Amino acid sequence: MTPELRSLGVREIALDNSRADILAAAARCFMDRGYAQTSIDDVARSLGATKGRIYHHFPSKGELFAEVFRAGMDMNFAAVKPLSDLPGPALPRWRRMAMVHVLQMMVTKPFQRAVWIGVEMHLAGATTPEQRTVFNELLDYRTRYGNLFRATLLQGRDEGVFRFDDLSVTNQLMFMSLNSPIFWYSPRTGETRAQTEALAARVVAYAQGGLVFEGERAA
Amino acid sequence: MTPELRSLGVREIALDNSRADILAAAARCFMDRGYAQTSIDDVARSLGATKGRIYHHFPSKGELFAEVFRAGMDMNFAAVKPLSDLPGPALPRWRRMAMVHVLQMMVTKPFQRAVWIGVEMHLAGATTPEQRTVFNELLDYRTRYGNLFRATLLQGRDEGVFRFDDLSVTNQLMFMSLNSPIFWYSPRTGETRAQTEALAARVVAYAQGGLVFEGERAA
DNA sequence: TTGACAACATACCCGGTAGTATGTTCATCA
DNA sequence: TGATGAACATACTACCGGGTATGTTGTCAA
Repeated sequence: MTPELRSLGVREIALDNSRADILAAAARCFMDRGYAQTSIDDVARSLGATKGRIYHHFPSKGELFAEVFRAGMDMNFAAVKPLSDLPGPALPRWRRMAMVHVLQMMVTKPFQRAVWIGVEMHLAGATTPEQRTVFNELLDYRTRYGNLFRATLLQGRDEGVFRFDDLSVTNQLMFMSLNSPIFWYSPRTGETRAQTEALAARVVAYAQGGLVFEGERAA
Repeated sequence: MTPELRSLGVREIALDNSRADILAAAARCFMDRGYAQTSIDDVARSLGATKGRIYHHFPSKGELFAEVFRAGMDMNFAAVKPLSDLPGPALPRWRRMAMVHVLQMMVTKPFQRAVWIGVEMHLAGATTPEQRTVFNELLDYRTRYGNLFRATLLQGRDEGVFRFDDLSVTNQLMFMSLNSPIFWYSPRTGETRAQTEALAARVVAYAQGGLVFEGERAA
């Protein structure tokens, strides 16, 4: 039996748990204070640990952030990709995709905020050209995710359920609506799953309204 | 004639121009790199100057940012407040307010991005309690601006042209749509005023669609 | 003409932070 | 059972950036 195929021992599981804990703590710090304002010591302190632990698992602050970004996008892809592959008319598929996406924004908010911060940082501090390459890869990842929705939007326009002229602008507007919970949503104490979903449904309904509205009639 | 009532001499005008130039340059830097990542030297360098010039006009980095924030909000208030005071049915007034607001987001984008960054920074670095006071005042300013729209939203619901249950959530969704150009809009080379307004109209139409949509029917 | 001050530039200090180098502990395995 | 290395903690360095202290130059007023 090769080492690669052997099942994970307690050692490996503990390692993965430690990594995952660091990622979650880092996501929360990045959400609270932004990238530049967050120090490695901040992340370590929020874990009751020190720098040594962080740098044992991640080579640099930039790489730690990149991993948080990837984790967030991985979760989005895992949730939405299966739905986007389904056949059938555009509108019900779009509604399911949008609903799952919004719920992701709410439930994994720290990671999604980190993704947002990453997109906003396009031309920021990445001094090293290799860091630049990593960053472009992350943005590509994000673009590919966006394309899942673009295809359904186009199909919906063909089917007459969506009305828009400029796909890029519409895509921006739609994502801005669907992503907005990462800025204003905060779970109520003792919030039930049904309440969370009701709120998400409101967001989806708003975005759908923007997509189907005839628009531009004079007031 | 008291000195206060005397008209401005060249000296005073030059002073104001210098301040305005610094504010514009700072807004652009804050937009490009965020607050923490922007150094005073960055702002100075973009003006072909040095720190001395900045600190001659502004006591600190935080105060410089606060002034950029205020300038952005001042422009918004000047543009929208007169419209919000007009009588009559909600929908046409909302459309005019929204249109002017969106155009503000596009034309004064660096300042509006700074306002956004400021809102996002609520619990960040403001160590001094007095800095805290300044910050709360800025957020109040922003809230008062938001209230201009809330009133019209409520009137519109009463008149049956808008449909929503939760005012806060709807307000967040609406502003997220109307503000979104600060993230994706960039003027085309040689863009005419008509083209700019056409784009703004698309944004307004999307937001209006979200406000009038019945929503929540099963797919 | 001169002195006073505004409007900067230059030179410097210092705290915070990314990254490193070096312990220390504990589990695992030969 | 002792050696080895993973998983950290501790101690340290280097640098960047906010803020200050001190020049320097041009303008205006008396």
